[in-house]
Amino acid sequence: MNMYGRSVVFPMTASYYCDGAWMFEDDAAARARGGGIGAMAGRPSGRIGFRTRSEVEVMDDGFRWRKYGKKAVKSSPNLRNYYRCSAEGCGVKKRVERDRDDPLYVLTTYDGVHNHVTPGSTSSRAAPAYSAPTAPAWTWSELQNH
DNA sequence: CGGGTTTGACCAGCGC
DNA sequence: GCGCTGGTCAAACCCG
Repeated sequence: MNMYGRSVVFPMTASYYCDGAWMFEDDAAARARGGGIGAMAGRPSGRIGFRTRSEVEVMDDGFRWRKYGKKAVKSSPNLRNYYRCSAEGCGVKKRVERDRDDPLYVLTTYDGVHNHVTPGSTSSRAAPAYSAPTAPAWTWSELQNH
């Protein structure tokens, strides 16, 4: 629960993209397909973007992210933040920026696949979805626990 | 003291 | 060939 009275950063309607193409799908529909977004995250390409309605750009997905840069892109008045997985040998990158048209939406793009386990996922976090290098790092339902 | 964040500068790729 | 844009690095700083 945050100061906005909403316990979660994720909306009922989720949009994401894979392999460069944005897709829009209802969260319920995504989960109904089985695995939801997580299934998409398991793709070899490892490029998945999320567009979520949240006030905070940083969402704890179980990994430790180290910010390594920020940039103001021409196409958007907002700043784009660049994060990298703090784990050594894990070259997963994360790009976070606010939507140009809807500032209360946050575009999060994951680039790469984690090759390690989520730190401290067994304690405060229920059921880490991570099991294999090509498996999704987390599940959609887990994200909703925020 | 360690790790993470910050910020500007640098570099590479692409388009014109 | 030049300019622009986006992406990354690295040193300094701040916080826990």
